[in-house]
Amino acid sequence: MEASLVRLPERNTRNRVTISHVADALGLTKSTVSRAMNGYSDISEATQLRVKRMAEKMGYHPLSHAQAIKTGRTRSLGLVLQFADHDAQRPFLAEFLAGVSAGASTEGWTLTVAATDSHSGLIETFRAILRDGKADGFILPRALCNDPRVHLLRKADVPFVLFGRQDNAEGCAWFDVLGEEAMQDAVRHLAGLGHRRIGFINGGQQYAYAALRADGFAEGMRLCGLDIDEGLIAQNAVTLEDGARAAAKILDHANPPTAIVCAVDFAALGAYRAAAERGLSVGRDLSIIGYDGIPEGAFAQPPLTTFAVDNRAAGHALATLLIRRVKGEPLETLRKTVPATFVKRDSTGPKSPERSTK
Amino acid sequence: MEASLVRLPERNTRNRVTISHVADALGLTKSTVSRAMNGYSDISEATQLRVKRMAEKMGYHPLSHAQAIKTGRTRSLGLVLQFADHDAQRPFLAEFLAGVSAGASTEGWTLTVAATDSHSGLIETFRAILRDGKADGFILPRALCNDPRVHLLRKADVPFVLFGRQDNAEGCAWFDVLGEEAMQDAVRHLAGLGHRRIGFINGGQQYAYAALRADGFAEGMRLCGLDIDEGLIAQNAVTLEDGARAAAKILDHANPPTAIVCAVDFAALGAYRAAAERGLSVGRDLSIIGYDGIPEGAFAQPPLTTFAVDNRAAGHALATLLIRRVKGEPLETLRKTVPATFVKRDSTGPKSPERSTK
DNA sequence: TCCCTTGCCGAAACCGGTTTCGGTCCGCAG
DNA sequence: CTGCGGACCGAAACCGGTTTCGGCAAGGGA
Repeated sequence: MEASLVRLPERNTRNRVTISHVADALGLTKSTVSRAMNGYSDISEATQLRVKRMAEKMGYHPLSHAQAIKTGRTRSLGLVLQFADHDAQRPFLAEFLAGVSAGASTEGWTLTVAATDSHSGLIETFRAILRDGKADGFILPRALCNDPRVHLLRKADVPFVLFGRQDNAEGCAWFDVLGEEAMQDAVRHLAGLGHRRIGFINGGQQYAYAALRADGFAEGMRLCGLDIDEGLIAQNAVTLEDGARAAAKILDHANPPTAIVCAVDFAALGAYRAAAERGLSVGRDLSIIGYDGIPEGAFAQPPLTTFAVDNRAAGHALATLLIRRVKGEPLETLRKTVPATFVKRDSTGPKSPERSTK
Repeated sequence: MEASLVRLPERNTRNRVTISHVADALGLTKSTVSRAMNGYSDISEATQLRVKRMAEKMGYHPLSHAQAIKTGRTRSLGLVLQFADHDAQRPFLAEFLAGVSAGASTEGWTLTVAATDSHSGLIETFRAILRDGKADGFILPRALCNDPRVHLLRKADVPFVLFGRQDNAEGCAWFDVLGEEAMQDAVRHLAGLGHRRIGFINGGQQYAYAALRADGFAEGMRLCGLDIDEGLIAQNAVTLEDGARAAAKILDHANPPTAIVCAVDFAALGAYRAAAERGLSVGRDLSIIGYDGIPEGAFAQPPLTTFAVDNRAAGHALATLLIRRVKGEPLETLRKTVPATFVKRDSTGPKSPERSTK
């Protein structure tokens, strides 16, 4: 009769209001109350109202895991974090989490998060959560080009939403910020300041956003009638160090640019360093423009002109989208994009005439 | 018969291995299998082994929410984050979360997190999670002096563990880093370098750690036979700006110190700024020592001498402790402390003779 | 030999919901 | 007046576990 450990006290009988209590109070049966609460049409409007009022009054909240045993759903969103990535994820995380959790809780849902280091553990983590029914769907941050998580969930027929887009949109709902539009506007902004030789430092190519932002940059150049010099383009810069290296390469070009567009703020800050090492004053000799809106950008010298992304809003939107997805709304209505917001600070300025004579 | 939305497909019948399957395969009943899995002593050793083997072989994993309906427990840890706080929480968060989630998942538990902005929403969030039975216990990061969360959970008789200690230890399990020991060692380190006038910038007084670290500093001064000048002590510095202000006050003292101990790294970096504004070279004219081990410290000029806290390990430990707490282990065995690790870098150096003549 | 433990397991109730299947009442056409 | 189809709700099964209670057989003491 004894378990190996101490016998645990019952916790569920803690004077909880159950569906039976509500039913008794109204002289109805559990089944009627259940269907009324769930809005079934075979319960009259009048009864539905009566039931919902009484439930409210008595403080009845259906136990999600009691429902889950039959429905298989527990009203919780899954979020699997990967920490093997570069540090860029850190400032991002807090805001994002706040948004997701806020979005979930306003709908009465909760968030279960898991983290993995290893790349292999990733899929295993998803499987474990699904096996235990701990999440009804997943939010996938940082969409990759050919995302293994998408393959897994698509095959398992589990709802998910991406932060970022996906070429093969089958089964994909998403929320994304229009990085391509931002890159295009960045070029326009610089061209408007008189810059004609403009470099581009892209982010990690494994990410879905990289190709988009590259396209945006190219489109901007085309619209402004500017030529793209492949020597002024770098890839895969996601950290400050990456950015410094990439900018160094670009600035050491025989015919260097007077401005650089960066797909990632950290890379932009790295470009600051490369500029300093070459005696270039950012904002005067060299204009730099970033993307992300990390707090460090505002404190940099000079403050970084950038396109800010509201990660909290993104998290909120993703939570809402996923909930609607789990509820069965059609995919087409669950794809949203918003523009980044341009933040003009002091790292971009008119092309300096001295350097142009070079 | 129709729900308001689209009828959702059943998900639970997805060829899941249930306890009945295992029972049938062994010619036993559900109840026997259940008790065998849970290690009840009224099931023979032999049968327990048979059952567990078969469960393993068939891939049987009990559904936590099916268990929960009777036991009230779902094998999940709760974590409620507050974002109204200062930004200092950010670098902390990712590592901590990784640790908690790793600790939970190695035990087969999961983590449900929620976030609140408002101070009032905090308690409400706890209540909602408890009401829905979404967590069996809570991890409380950043213990406050008279923590309202502790009051709530103590009264509700819900298990919890603190990151930080608590004066009234009733019902409290915790994990903490010995900040007082670090402060004491900081003074010793500086005294060993010849410093005799040492300032102290403390962190937020609402936090439980503040008093401890202040004590540690005082004890260190006493042990080294140094006098404490109240004019060289400041409180409530948790951000860089706070630290700059506090350090300014201390450095503008008629008889300024040659070294400052900071209870928080951010404050230490603020002290850098104040020092620079007064033409003092950190590490030569003024020694500064911090606590936390934030990444920014390593990149500061000069790199910051500090006491590093392993937040990932802390998260891991807290998860493990909470699980044991929920399982019913006695409180006394669930209080752990570890020392911070001293990281000697370049912001501390021997007392410069020039300044001492002043 | 008989009775009483003790060890071990089965039968059935139970947890808090959802869902299937009827059954009653009513209005209305035949 | 009868038959019939909705509208609306109750009865009972069910979901996947846990727990209570009791039964049976083996073993030990009197």
